[in-house]
Parts: sequence; C-alpha cells; structure tokens
Amino acid sequence: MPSPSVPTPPAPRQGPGGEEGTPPAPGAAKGSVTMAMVARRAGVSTQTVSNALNTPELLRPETLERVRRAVDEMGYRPHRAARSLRTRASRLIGFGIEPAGPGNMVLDRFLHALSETADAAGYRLLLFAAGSGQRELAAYEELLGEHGVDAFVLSNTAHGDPRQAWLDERGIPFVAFGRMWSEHEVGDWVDVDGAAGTKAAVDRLAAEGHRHIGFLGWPAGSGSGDDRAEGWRRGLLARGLEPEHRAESVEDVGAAARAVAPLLDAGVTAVVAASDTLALGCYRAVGNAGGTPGREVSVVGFDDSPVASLLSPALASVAQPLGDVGREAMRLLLARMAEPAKPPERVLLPPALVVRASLGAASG
Amino acid sequence: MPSPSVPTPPAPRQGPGGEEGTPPAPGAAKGSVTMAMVARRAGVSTQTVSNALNTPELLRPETLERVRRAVDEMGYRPHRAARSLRTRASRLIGFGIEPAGPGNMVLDRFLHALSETADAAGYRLLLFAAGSGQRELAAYEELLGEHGVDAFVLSNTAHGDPRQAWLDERGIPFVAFGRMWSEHEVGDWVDVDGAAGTKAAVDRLAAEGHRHIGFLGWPAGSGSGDDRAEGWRRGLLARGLEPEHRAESVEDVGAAARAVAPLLDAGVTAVVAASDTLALGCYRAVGNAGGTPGREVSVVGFDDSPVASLLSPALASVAQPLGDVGREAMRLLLARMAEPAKPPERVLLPPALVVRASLGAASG
DNA sequence: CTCAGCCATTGGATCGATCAAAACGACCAT
DNA sequence: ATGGTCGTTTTGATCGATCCAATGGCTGAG
Repeated sequence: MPSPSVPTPPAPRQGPGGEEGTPPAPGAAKGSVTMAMVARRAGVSTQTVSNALNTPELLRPETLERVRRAVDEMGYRPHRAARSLRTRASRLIGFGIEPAGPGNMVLDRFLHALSETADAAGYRLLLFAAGSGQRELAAYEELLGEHGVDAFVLSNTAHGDPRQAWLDERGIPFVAFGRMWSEHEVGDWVDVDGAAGTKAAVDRLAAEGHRHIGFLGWPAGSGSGDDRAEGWRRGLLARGLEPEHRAESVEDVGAAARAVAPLLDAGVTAVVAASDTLALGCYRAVGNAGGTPGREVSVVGFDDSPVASLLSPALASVAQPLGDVGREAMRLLLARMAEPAKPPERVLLPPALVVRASLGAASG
Repeated sequence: MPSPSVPTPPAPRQGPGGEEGTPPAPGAAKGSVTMAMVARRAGVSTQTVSNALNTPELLRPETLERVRRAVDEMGYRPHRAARSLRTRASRLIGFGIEPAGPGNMVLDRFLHALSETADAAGYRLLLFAAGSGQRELAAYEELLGEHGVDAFVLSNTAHGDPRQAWLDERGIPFVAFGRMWSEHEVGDWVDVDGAAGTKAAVDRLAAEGHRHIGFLGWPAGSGSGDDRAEGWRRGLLARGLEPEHRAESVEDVGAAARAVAPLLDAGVTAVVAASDTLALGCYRAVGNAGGTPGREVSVVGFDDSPVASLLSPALASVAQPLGDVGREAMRLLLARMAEPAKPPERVLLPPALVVRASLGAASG
C-alpha cells in the first residue's frame, strides 16, 4: 500500500462500496465499479444500465435519470475488455510508426491531431513498431487477431504499397496519409497538395516581379516530388512563362548546391525547391557565387522545417498542415467505419506558403 | 469424443470450419480461431491449451508439442479482450502526446524505440492526446478504468509535475522521460545527462586549444538548462579555467545573437550553447561582427536538430540518444511492473558530441 | 494387491458487458 | 371479463480465456 493518507479533498466520488447500507457487491475488490453495482444502486437490472448507456431512448425518462445519477455518483466506467469481448469491436485504431529516417517527415503534430480527433469519437490509437512490407502485414494480422483493432491509419505510403490492397481485401477500414501514386488507388486517403504549394510559391514570386523562376527537385519517379515539380510547371505556364530552368538533386545540401549552380548561371532570379534541404543547397550555391540569398536570388523551400525560420535570411517555405491532415484523416476513417461500403473519399489539403525574407522582389 | 481426426500435418492453415467432417465449432463465425477449436484439434481440453501457452512447464512434453502444432497450424492467437477480462491485465501502456510546441523536442525516435521494446515484451502503446494538468490526470483515470492500462510513460516532465505523485499514490507503474528537478523525486526515470554533454563539448574545445570558452544558456530556473550550464562550468573548473563568460537568452535566434555579443567582445574563442537555436544566434552574431563561425569562433549546439548538419559550416552539437532513452525507459518500466516494490531506479544517459566543422582549433 | 501420493489433465465457474427473447404491467378494444 | 398490443424492464445465454478445485492415471511403497 503506497499511501494510507490521501488528501481527501471534497471527495466527490467514493469507493465502490456505496454507503446506503448496500453490502459491498460480490466482486467489489479493487477500485473498479461494475455495471451490477450501478444497477443495484439505481434499483434496476444490469441490462437496464446497459440500455441507459447504449440505447437511452428505450428507457422511461425517469428511469434513465435515476440510472444516470447512479453512474455519475459511483464514477462508473464501462470496462472496454468486457464490452469488446461481447461486441467484437475494440474502438482501437492501429498505427505503425516507422523508424524515423531521413526522408520521413516529423509526425508528432500529425499524431497528436489524429489522437485528439479519435479521442473525441471514443477511439484510441494503438501504436506498434512497423517493420517493412511483410513484417508490417504480419503485425496487422496480430493486431487484428489479438486486440481486435477496428481500423488502421497508414503513413509513409509508397508506390507499390501492398498494405492498402491487403486491408481492402479483408474489408478492414483504413485511411492513408499519402496517395498511392498508382493507377488503381484503393481506399480513402488524405494528402497535401504539393503542386498547389509550389504553384502558390510561383504565383507569389511572379507577383514580386520574377520572370525567371527555376525548380530544384528530386530525381523523377517519386510521387510527391513529381507533384511538386508539376505545380511549378503549371504555375509558370499559367502566366505564359517557360518552365525551362529545372535541376535535380538527391536530398543533400552539397549535391543540391552543385545541381542548382547551372540554373543560377542561366540567370534565374528565384528558385523553388522541393524541400528545405534542397533550398539550403541554393543558399550555399548563391553564397559561393558571391551573392546573398534573398537579395539577388529568392528561394522558397518546402515543409517549413524548424530550420527555415532559423536561417538568415529566413527561408520562405511551403508548410504542410499536418494538424489538419491528422484531423481530416480521422474524419474519413470514422466515416468509413460508420459506412463501410461508401465510395472512397480522397482529400487534398492545400499547404500554406510561409513568406519570409528569402522571398524578395526581383532585383533586376 | 473430442477429435476423431487429429493428424492432418500438411494443412497449412485453413478456415475455422475445418473440412474433415468436423462440424463447424459452435461459435465458428468470422475468421477467429478460438482456444476451443485448438483444443479439439489437439485432442485436449481448453485448459491444457491455456497451460501450453502460459505455463508450458506443467505439460508433458509430448502433449505440449501436440498443442503447439495445433496452434501453429490453425494460426491461433489468444484474444486479448477475453484474457484481459479475466486477468485484469491489459498489456497496454499509456502514453500522452502533447501538442508539439516550440520547446518540446521531436519524439518520433523516442516513440519508435519505446514501442519496439514494448512489442518485444508483449506490450503495446496506447496513445492519447494529453491535455494539461488536471485534464491529463482525468485521462489517466479513464484509461485505467476503461482499458485497464497497466502502466504509463510520461514525457515533458516539469518542475512541480503532479503526475508522478498521482500515479505513485495509486501504485500504478510508470516511468518518466525527464527528471522532476525537485527534492522529492518519485518513481523511475530516464534522462539525458545534459551536464555530461556540455562538459564533453568543453573538453573537446579545450583539447583543440581553446582557453576562453563561453556559455550561452537559457535564463536560470529551467532544470535542464541549469544542468547544461553546470556541465560547462565543471568542465572549465576541471581544467583550471574560470567560468566567467556566460550569457543568457530566451529560445530565439535574434535574442541569442544579441545576448552573445558581449562574450565575443570579451574575446571568447568558443561558445557552448544550450540549444541549436541559441547556437544559431552565435552564428549570426559572429557573422555580424565580420567573422566566420568555425574559423574565428567555434560553436557547439545542443540537441543535434536537423538544422545542425545543414548549416554551413555544419554545426557541432550534442546529440541526445533518443532511441536509447526509449529503450531504457521501457526496460525500467517492465522491471517495475515485474517487481512493483523495488527501489526506484534512475538512469542518466550520456549524450554524444557530434563534431562538425563549427568546432575547430583555436586560431589565436 | 491395495492405497497413498503425485502428476497431468479436466470440468465448471468466472471476469463484465451485450444480445436475444421472455416477462411484466398498463392500457384499450372487444 | 377476456384478449391483444404496446412500451418497458428483466431473465438467461454468450463472448474467449483463465482461475480453482477436482478428477483421472500412474508410480512406488507397504
């Protein structure tokens, strides 16, 4: 017994024993209040208590009120394991976190929003360490069999991702953060409209007078990378400008600096980058060339990582609304669980351009 | 009577119905395999199957083997809800994620390590959106009552944190990431030895020939901030140097740059900062003074945020071993659950100094 | 050859909730 | 008075695994 002397403030809730001469219920060990205790207190059967909680419209208002009072007074909480044993629904949603790699973006905010929205609907997130491919599917199977997880949230979706099809075949609700970037999309998803982000950057740069706007992206083939490039292209074409200045680099500052140099030589006054890391490469390249980022050449990054605001000049960047993505994903998932057969729903969220010092007016 | 047809070795797993004339077991709906089905197949009672899984030493080797084979062939998984209803242990560990604020460090890696270690021991992490103070305690109560969570992991611990005491009073196992920084510590925790980190930075700088090493920290009063300052102080004293050059700033690049200027004027050749943001302030201040970080003045940051490696010159920084923290925390928690009354255990993990270009030899 | 002693194994009750169906009382029509 | 209907509440069974107490078979001692 840790602490025999508790503060005992106004003590709004009391032990299961009850005070009205009711002998402690048969299984009244621990601190748990069972439905039977509530029923006895309210003078009804356990089934009536169950109805009060799940189908209140069946009860006479007077009885309902009495049961509700008993529930409140005793601080009763339905036991999830017991309920889930009977109903075969756990109100648990599985989410596999990957080992944070270089490419994976930070998921803290996404996870928080996800969890918060789930909580509000009476669901909770069950975390598991995701392996890769087959190992992850095995984990799904385990979670389904042991915990009876009701649904899954996927992230870090890739091209030929097997997970969606696997879940879909078994009729298990799920939602993905990220498109599949494939012809046969399966299931609901939420994603950030990268193209809209780069297009917004182009629009803003054009409004600032820039006419020679380059793009520094990743090698073709990555879904989101190509998407971001496409936004830049469309932005230029919409204004009658030629999308000619384009370079590619892997996610590395040095490589990016080398890759972007030809663009600078060609006279671009602004560069839109597919990531903040690539944008940093632009900073370095401009610096090497004896210029100053933000003055001679405007730069816009992508992701609005913590780096962006710390740089000098501060880096303008396209921010992904991770909180919104989380909320929206959970909304889709809950809707899918409510109506499993409804047509798939896909949501593209617009990112926000965060304007900072690196985005300036065209000088020449 | 149980099983007229037992062997069937090659059958790699089949639907619960079985095909060999065995009428589908009573509750053989869905795709779930129950203990009763396994028992029938193995020709034993359900209790024996239970023993095979939980107390195998009670079974005759031959029986054990037979049961195990049946389990494998049928792909049986014990149903957590049913087990947990009976045993009152959920094998679930609660973790409240806070809304990612500016100060909160990124928890992805910590979470992954935590989850992975928990998985290996048969536990899973149950996420919930943590509110503040009272709201979080209410969430604890709910998780305990409804899900029968076995333990909690805390992070973002603060000075007068009420959570530890609350959990301790109720005898609920928990482990914290972070000390309480208070006289009466409660329970197990894991933390990163910030002092050791800054001391390592000082040692390395001194080895490079630096004699005037300043410290740029946060205003006194924050536990970890004071800790990091202390490491710097001890590092200098250990070498007979005076810890005289010290400045304070809030977590902001501009403010940091202003705060560190006097130190530079006073002639320090190196600065140890309490965070990467503060270190960036040093970069800016050195730049403003017409110098180059890494050449004239060495700088070491703290946390090894993604920024560090991207800067130019790359910022040396003290990296927190978040993966180790997660693993260690789970280890402590599992030990506590196994032996609730054991004396509290506290683990201080040494951070690693990541040497990069900003840490150079003393020029003067 | 019998019986205590010991082991592996079995049968039945149990955890706390929900489901299905029966029981109940009140009310109205016949 | 009898029967039917309706709305409300209760009874009994059930989910799947574990706990407890009891059974069965086997061995070795008397």
